[in-house]
Amino acid sequence: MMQESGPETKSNGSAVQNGSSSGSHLLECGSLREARANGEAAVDVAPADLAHAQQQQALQVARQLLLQQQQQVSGIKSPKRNDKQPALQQQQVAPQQLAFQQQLLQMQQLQQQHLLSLQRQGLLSLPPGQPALPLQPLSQGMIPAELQQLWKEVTSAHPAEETTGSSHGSVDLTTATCVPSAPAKTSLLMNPHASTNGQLSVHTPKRESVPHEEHPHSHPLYGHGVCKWPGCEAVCEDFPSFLKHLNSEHALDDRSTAQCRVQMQVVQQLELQLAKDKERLQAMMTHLHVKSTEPKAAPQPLNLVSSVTLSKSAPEASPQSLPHTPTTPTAPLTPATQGASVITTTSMHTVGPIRRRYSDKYNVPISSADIAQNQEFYKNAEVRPPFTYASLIRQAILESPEKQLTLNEIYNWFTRMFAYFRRNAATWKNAVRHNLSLHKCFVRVENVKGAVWTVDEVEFQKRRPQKISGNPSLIKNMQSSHAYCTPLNAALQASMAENSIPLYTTASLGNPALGGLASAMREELNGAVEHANSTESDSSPGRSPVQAVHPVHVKEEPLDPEEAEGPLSLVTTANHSPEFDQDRDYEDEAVNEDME
DNA sequence: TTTCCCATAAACAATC
DNA sequence: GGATTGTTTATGGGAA
Repeated sequence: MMQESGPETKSNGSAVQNGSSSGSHLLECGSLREARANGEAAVDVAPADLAHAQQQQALQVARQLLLQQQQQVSGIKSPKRNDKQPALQQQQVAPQQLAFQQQLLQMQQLQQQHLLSLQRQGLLSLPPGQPALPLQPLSQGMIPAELQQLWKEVTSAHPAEETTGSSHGSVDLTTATCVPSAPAKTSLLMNPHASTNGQLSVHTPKRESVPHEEHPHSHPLYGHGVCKWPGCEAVCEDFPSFLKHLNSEHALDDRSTAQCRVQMQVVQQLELQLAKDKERLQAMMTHLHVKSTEPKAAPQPLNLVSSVTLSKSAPEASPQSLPHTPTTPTAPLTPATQGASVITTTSMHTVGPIRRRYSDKYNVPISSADIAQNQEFYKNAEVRPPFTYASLIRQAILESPEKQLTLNEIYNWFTRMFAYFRRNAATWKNAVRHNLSLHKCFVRVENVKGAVWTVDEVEFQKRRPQKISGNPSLIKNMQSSHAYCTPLNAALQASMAENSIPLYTTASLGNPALGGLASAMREELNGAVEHANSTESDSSPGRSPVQAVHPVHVKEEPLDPEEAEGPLSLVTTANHSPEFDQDRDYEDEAVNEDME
């Protein structure tokens, strides 16, 4: 995790710098937010601001829709209306009614746009392959073909107004929106319901009744005992009641027609936004993929996945197949934005031993957030977690009630928490043992039942600051990692929450163990940053907070070759501290048997 | 190019 | 004797 976060953070850092000369992350976020609000396709968007940017963008779209609507009523639409004016007059559609309809439309639009903004935010973090949960009900309730059919029916019900034919009505529907007609048509074509309904729909009564009879519980306008008609939400005890309500309250009248029109706009807007987001996602994936395939491939989640997929038969066969550096910043996003592809690819292919480089210096902060937020993801997806073995082992031990685990229990934790470690047991188990022995932060304690492993937090906390102090560049990395980690997590949580997607962080609220893990990792992160800051401000390595707290660094092993190197051996040793060494072993044999 | 760090592999010994 | 556990060393590779 920590290691992967390094590249990610790094990547983000460069992106920020590209986007803003100020170098301030906050400023960057602000500029990005503005960019998004202006409808610009900001590639280097700080994840933390995605939600807000989306909201603002949605609001702006809503304003545009309102404006458009007004123009339609007064201007754009007027020509058509003027053409039909006599007919309208014949129908005795009073101006007051038109005004009322306008107001109704505006209200509906506001309402729908508000929903749209919420929906769109949710779409951002949803994998392309997975249906947008929040959007699903909405899309189900907005079947363009049905609406068009309804419109036809409405228009046909008013022959006087429909002198231009039903097609005119259709055109009016599509052109009435602020978006080009093309998207509307596209949306109709893309919508599976549209084609289906288009084939079925001939008469309104049938269209309404047939679905009910065939799928009494799947009517797009009825769900959870509530009428899903936009803006209605009337409670209907049962389906017959709903039908009654539908026929009585949502009959073919001007109001329903206007609502249908609004709904059409909403659908079009959603599809338009979806198309944009898809394009953006594609660009992101392309960008990441290209990056990963480069000689110095920066570890990316996608790359990691692809490598996992390809690496089994020929590990390290090619740079593409071997993303040595899993990305961290994107890692948290992976489950949300790319989870589908990742999970799919990983689940469809066997995972083989992969050599990856995990920069602990980078990954410490990220790993904390990652391990917490992507818990479910790593449980199910055979994606190698971007955490070092040391971090994982420590986490496993800290999660245990007694803060101590046997080796076998650590094994079980690995396999339980990470699908990736359900394979190649020999390899990663060897790495676990190697790390336990190598890192001083892992203390073996003889127990009645045998030997258990505990975590020496002092040692664990010790190494990072020293490590950072030893390398000033790491300080920046740590800080940048932390800076990006926070907004990223916030954005993820926001988007995930809106999509009702259980995040590990949210789940941790009710899960002490998970919460403890997250908090422990964050604590680690905070500590690292603190040390980094203090070290940065204080050039004296010997005065680092850690050392101040633990003046006697000369650990339990004065004869340790690493520590016997001289006055600077402390720093050097810490930098090389085995505590961070993490090995991963992979065995071709099935690991599932080893699980619990 | 050097150095640091990590992952991986493997040998070996002790213990179960 | 085999499996597990624990320690240690060597090697390769990425990144700064």
